[in-house]
Amino acid sequence: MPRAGLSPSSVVDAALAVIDERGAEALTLAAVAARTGVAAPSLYKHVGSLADLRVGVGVRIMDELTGRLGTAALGRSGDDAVTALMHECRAYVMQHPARYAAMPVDPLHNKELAAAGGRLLGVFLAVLRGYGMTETDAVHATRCLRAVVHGFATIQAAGGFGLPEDLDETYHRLVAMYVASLPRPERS
Amino acid sequence: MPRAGLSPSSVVDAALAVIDERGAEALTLAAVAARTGVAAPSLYKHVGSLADLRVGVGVRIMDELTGRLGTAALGRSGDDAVTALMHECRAYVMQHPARYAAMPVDPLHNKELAAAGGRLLGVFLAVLRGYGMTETDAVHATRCLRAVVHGFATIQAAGGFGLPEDLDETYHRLVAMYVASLPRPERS
DNA sequence: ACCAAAAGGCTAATGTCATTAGCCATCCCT
DNA sequence: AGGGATGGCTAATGACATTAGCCTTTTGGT
Repeated sequence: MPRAGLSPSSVVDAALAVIDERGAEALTLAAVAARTGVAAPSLYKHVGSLADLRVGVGVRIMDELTGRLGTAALGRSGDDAVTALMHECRAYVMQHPARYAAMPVDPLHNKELAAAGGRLLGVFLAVLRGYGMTETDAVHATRCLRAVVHGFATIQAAGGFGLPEDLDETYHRLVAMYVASLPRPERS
Repeated sequence: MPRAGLSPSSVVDAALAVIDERGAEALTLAAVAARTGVAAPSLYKHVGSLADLRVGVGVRIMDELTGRLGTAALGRSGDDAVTALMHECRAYVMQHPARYAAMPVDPLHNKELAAAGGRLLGVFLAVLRGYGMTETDAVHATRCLRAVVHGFATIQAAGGFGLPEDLDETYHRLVAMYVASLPRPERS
């Protein structure tokens, strides 16, 4: 009975692989167990439950996205930064559609997910801060941004749009619409 | 062994009741069977499978929404009509959050769902037609509208926003942002 | 090096669910 | 009355999550 060398983190790795290969709904302890070469109950030594694993996966995905967004926004500000963030979001979704679909929509119901969501939100808030909005306006602007990006991403990740050829154009218009709704950024 | 008087439609009714009471994830043949006072396998006399039932539920929900939107848009045109549609969408989601969550995001993968989706889309297209856009522009505008409404609705239905008190305000801003992105409607 | 305990695997068992097969009662039409 | 369609039922199967209890490997302290 040699050890498989698993850890909570490597189980999440395997879960992500399952999601990437077979879709978000295919995430099952049995599938992860098969992929890690272990019996299903053994996974309970590393994760509390399937729901738990989903949380871990969600955190991992959100943090991955947060990292990419941070990089994308580096050295930019104002409309430029907002545009970069929105396009990076879409790039992520196109690259990992199943991961995006696996992201929980209700991160607030779990402490770890809420924390990861907060980190993600932080990137957006940091960029919007440059517009010199009031706190209230920034909250509304962030929510709108989230709705726009999430709506488009969800529909696209699920293959909910028909003609896929000019989706880029649609997204550009969506980004332009959002950017146009922001106040002109403060000039230094 | 008295008859229960079920029909495909009444099974969908029961499914909607389950969804309303216990959430979209709680839709299970066992739950529907319990609610209709019938053994689970008996449901197969009326629906082909759980996936089938989900399709029926999705169609019902989309058509219900389509009906409400049609009514909301009656006698209106241009920005007024778009605003009314968007607010009616949100009103529906607030009234039946679980139903909205039960709506499939990928209606294209099924003929019946695609048809219902087409009917829903028709209402939006009809309203946008008044703006005298090219066909291409109308497609982009519809997609953007869908992304905006769906994004907000999804997040709200899942309880994904924090402070719920000024969500109305956020949505108003979102609607205003969208309306502002449309060309000025043609005057008669 | 030793040894106890912690850690990580395993098999067996349970419960929930969808789904299929095969049986029987009820209903409707003639 | 009677025969087929219709709609229920029970029993069985198979996927899955989860729990319990066992056994081996690893590891930390001496």
